[in-house]
Amino acid sequence: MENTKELSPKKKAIYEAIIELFGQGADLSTLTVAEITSKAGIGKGTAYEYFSDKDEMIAKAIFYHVEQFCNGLYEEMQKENGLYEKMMFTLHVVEKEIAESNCVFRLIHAMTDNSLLGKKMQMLEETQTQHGFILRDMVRKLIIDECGEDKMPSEEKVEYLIICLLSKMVCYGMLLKKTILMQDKQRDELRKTMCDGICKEFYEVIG
Amino acid sequence: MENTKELSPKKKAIYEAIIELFGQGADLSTLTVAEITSKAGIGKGTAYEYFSDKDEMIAKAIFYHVEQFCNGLYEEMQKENGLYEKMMFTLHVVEKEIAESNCVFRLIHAMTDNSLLGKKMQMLEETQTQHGFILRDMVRKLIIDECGEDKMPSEEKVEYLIICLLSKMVCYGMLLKKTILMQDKQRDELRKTMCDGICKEFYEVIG
Amino acid sequence: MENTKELSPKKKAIYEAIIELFGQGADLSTLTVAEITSKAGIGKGTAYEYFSDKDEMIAKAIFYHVEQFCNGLYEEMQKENGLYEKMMFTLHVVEKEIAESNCVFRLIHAMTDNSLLGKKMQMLEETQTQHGFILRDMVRKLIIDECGEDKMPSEEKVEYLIICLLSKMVCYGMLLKKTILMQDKQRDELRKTMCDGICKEFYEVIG
Amino acid sequence: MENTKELSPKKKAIYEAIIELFGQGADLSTLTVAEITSKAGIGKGTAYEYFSDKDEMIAKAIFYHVEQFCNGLYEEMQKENGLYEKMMFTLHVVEKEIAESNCVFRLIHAMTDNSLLGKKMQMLEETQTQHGFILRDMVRKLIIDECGEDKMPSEEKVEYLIICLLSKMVCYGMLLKKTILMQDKQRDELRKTMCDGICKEFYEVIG
DNA sequence: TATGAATGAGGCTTCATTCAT
DNA sequence: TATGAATGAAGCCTCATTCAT
Repeated sequence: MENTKELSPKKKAIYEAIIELFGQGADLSTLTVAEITSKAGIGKGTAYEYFSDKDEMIAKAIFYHVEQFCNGLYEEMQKENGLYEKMMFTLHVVEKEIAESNCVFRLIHAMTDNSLLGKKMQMLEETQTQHGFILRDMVRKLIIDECGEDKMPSEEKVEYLIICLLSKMVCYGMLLKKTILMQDKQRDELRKTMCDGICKEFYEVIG
Repeated sequence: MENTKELSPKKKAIYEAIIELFGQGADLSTLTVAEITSKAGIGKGTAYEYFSDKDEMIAKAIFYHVEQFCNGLYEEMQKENGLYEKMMFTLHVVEKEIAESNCVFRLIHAMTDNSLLGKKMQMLEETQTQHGFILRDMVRKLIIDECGEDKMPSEEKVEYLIICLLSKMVCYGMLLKKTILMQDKQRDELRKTMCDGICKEFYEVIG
Repeated sequence: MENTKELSPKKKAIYEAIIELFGQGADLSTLTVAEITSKAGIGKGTAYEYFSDKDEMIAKAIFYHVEQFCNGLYEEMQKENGLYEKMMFTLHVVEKEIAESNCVFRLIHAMTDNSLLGKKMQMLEETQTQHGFILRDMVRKLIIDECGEDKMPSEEKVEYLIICLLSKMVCYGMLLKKTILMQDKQRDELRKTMCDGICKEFYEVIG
Repeated sequence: MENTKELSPKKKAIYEAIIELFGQGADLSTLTVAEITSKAGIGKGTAYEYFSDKDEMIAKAIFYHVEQFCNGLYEEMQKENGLYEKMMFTLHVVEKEIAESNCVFRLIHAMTDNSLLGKKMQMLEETQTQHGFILRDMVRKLIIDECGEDKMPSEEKVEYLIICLLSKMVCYGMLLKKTILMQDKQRDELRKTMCDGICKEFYEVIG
């Protein structure tokens, strides 16, 4: 993906417009170019100077946003010590997101989806070979950090762990949605349970 | 949802056409009425004798299919003894599905989605209150069967378990996708690992 | 037009359904066969046993209704003595109609229209040569009655009078619409003014 | 209504296309967008850049045309002296219109109609409060001109006169339709009779 | 480079009419 | 004779994309 620093202002405006609309609850598959460019404050034709079609705009915008989000999350996470604390922090972020706009959670969903977003995902899978699947990448770094570079488990185990951690986070999100009104105390309890579960699974796998 | 036995032939034709198209990789959000009715072998107008609009056709078709699938899976599962065997059987089915058309997996995704399918899901959530969310329902029954009615864990634990089991299945599906070409032996190994993990988690939670 | 006594029950049901729907404010040009037959309590196909198409149903229904209305009005009018009293009575009926559903007024409009109802009017003009324009016919009889058969004015004068009387009635209807809320006393005054005007014009023409 | 001078060329093309089609005998309620835009020489989608839907196109086109027609008629009429001459002139124009395309007469009908044109009329009635019902407005000006501003009759009388004059004109149009083939001499006679009748009524009312 | 007016393919939906029962 | 399920032509409208300015 292009370097953020070199991102042209028009491209950035388009990305941010899409993310904003998405955050406001818009369905990615019914988003229109008119909405996007209008929100971005540019002409409709201009968008086509930077992207070949609508799908590319949306897919790249998603990618850009997830990248931003993951980078930020990873950086913040570094301030925490140990997997447990890091996961606690992550779940806090997930929780806030869901409470606010459910946006990142829906993004994860969109990116996990291998068929609904059609062409958009094809493009993502293409770029994936270049840069890695940004979300998985972050989790992978998390795992490596925890193990230390000298004690790296086999690639298969890493792959398995990535999926397990991701599915646990999704799991937490789903539970939150189900019990959206539950009290702070209960939520604290649940968060701890989740992190315990995640850590237990992690240490069992890496032995 | 309507009784399957009383399903009119035209409705059934429409449901099956949608599922077939979906199975062939069609994107639910870009499916056209023309495609559906053509595949169903009926006139375009006929579809509107049975459904009020396109979204209703698709949502009910999905629901119908998941219902059919879950009923069938649950029934078959009863022939197996114990959670481990049942999960092994389930993972086999998941595996076959993914190898074939990825269809049920995508259905789970579609049904889990809380925003992309828009109105369709609103309708599903409405019926959910009447019949239970078919997929969760099946998992719930599975849990109850395993515990025995006299040893039922608290509702919170059941809720947590449902999510954990579902997330493990999704987890398995994702791993398979990543390693789609891996050999039978490895796949057998992975399946066992997953089932072990599921059972371990299960018994830890219900104590 | 067919003799009312020989009108088949199905035909009558269709006529009455259309008139009822029209009375409820339906737009004749957007009325559907489904609505009509449903209201008439018969099958959709049955309507096509009696009429060649939808337009024929509507045109004949209008014709039938106007015929009924005019016959009834003319009969009732005979109980009154002299043009002035007859016109007073007629305006009372017009007034009631407008207050209730505006239906007959709209029918007059529909029948006067030479282009909006398209084919329907072509059919009416066709029958017109056989039976006379039912509304004009009634006014013509009114004029003849008033003059006495021995003192009949020239055909041209009759023609002119017909139009003048009709235009005065329409005029009264329009005024009522404009002043829909005016008090009974004012309305009585207006009615008298109108009748005076009609009579004055009438006697001036026939000399 | 928008200022004629500022009317965009596309809007004007659409208005003129509709009026032309109407003049050719098309039924307003069955006019299609495809016909309109094709006649206007623009793309179908373009029409929707300027109007929110088909009904708006037609209603505004009618309004535009009546406005143009009334403005022109009133201006020409000013060259004539006195009510009688003005009415003679007007009837001449009406006559020509009916002989040519019957267009304005049908427009009057369409604008008088309070139910058939549905939404279109709602829009017209809305603008009516801003600009006055263009046709009535013209007649009103005619009346004021004739009385002189210092001798204005009561508003009620003006209202009554407007309706009377309009209904007489309609009356004349109807007579022409009935006797479309009558000779020039007869028509001249009738026109005079009508104008006499109109003037007599006028002076009786204003006293 | 930036624009947005113009386009037209294509989608959804309605409904008059037919025809097998 | 009566029916109403089935049909598909046809209409309205949207919106991704282009291109002249």
